[in-house]
Amino acid sequence: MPYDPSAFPPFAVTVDLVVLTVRRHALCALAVRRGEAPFQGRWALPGGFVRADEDLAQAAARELAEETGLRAHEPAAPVQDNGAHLEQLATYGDPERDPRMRVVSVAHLALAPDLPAPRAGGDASNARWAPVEELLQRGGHARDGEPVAPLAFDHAQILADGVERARSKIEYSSLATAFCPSEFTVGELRRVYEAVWGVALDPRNFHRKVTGTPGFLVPTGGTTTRQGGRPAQLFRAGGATLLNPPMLRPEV
Amino acid sequence: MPYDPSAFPPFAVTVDLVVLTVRRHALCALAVRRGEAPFQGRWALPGGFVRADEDLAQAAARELAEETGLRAHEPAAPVQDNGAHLEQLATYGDPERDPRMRVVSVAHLALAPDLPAPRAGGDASNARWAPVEELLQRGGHARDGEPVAPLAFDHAQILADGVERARSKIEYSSLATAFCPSEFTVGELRRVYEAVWGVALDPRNFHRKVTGTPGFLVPTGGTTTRQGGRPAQLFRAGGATLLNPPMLRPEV
DNA sequence: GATCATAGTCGTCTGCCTGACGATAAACAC
DNA sequence: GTGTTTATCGTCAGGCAGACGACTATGATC
Repeated sequence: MPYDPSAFPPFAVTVDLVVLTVRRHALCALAVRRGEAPFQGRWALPGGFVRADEDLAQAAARELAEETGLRAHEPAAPVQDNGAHLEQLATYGDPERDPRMRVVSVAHLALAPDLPAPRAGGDASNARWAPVEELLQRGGHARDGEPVAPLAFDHAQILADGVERARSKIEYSSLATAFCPSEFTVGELRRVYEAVWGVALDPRNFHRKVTGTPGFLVPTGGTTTRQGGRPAQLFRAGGATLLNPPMLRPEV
Repeated sequence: MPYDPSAFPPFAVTVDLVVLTVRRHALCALAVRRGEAPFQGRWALPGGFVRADEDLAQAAARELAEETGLRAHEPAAPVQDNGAHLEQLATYGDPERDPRMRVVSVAHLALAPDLPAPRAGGDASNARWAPVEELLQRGGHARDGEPVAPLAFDHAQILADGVERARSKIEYSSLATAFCPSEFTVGELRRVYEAVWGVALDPRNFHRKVTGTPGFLVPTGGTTTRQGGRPAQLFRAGGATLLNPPMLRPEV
């Protein structure tokens, strides 16, 4: 296989973002409305071209900041401030995935706490948080009756892969805290798991598990009643990133 | 963020392969010797450009066949014949990773049973199976005393990521059978785990675990004494792809 | 052929973890 | 105060893994 550096087919390389958050007990993803063909007017994942002098992670962090204002954390750093967790998801390169040209998209997964409001270059009407189940159903209607077209390009597949990554990764890591504000209660963390997995968990067993795992949660000393009921202890994410043994999803 | 389809920086897109196998109780990776600059004469992972009309998985499968003669399995299909498991690993796109031009490499991970002999376009002297620990040590010397240079480009990082993926994935999936021939014994499967993880496992507990997991192993009825000792039952990989509960690596 | 080394297979026991669920505690709404 | 909500602590039984004993069936060696 002789090698000729000048004889390679040129590709466009983009990053697409699966930005997930938990709003009102539902796992939601950030979607932006496309302003041009192809798929004009349809919803898509945010993303854009990788610049000539930019690393893939840098490009993803830049796009994330442009779309949400969020800063990205360093990959291995614990979740501390209001930044988002950002990691590479997978790369999609079907020759037909973009009708205009050959585009390879390096999808990234971002997990963020509930945010005030999305912004897409300042235009809020062209960006929204939508429940992932609504974005993933093929056609059909949202809860408010508005008809929903499938996501543009292969973004439904990318979103599905990102959701599955998030669902599986909170099993064996402390990543679920990325969905929470810097201080949170055990109940709030449990509701994150319930929203991401779409199941109900036993509050008592969940409490035992997360408080019994060394390094997972660090009590701040404060309490809150923002969820109603008896005051709950506030915690911060601890240094542990891996949960061993993992917290397995209920079978079904 | 105005969009101009003609104004994107061109990238070269390649696939690089982390091909792993188990030889003589050691986890080994396929390495090829570079014939040209940069890194001329150094060992590298096999790989090549993605063609203009080719999917990423197709390109990886083609490179795998060119380098080893192996056919790749469909992602979700159980391991049956002597083909290899192939899956996307991660994508590497640092602007400086190739001094000649901007190259984004979509690395893939392949797991194969022990093979007769490597071939690199027919030239066996430029391809070899090397223990991953030898390829990953920075400089230093192989066991035969020959000095070893680090892998070319960022291939040490890619290899390390691929090894870690394999190590973690055999915990919760039946992927370890991809390292075995179509029929194998429990002891042979155990030696795969031991080589990949670099630990010793209790034969009795391992036997109980793998034979007790429904769908993991299917007895063929035959026996073999190719490992010496008492004849062992032969098994084939069952339909189950996920191990639940997983088989966790020993802590140490 | 007896003995030994090797590898495979079946059991036992103990401790840890989880799921199911009872009970109590501390806030707020009325 | 009563009821409602949420948090937190306990109890108990079953499942599973680690440690390890015992037995089996081969080939190798004397």
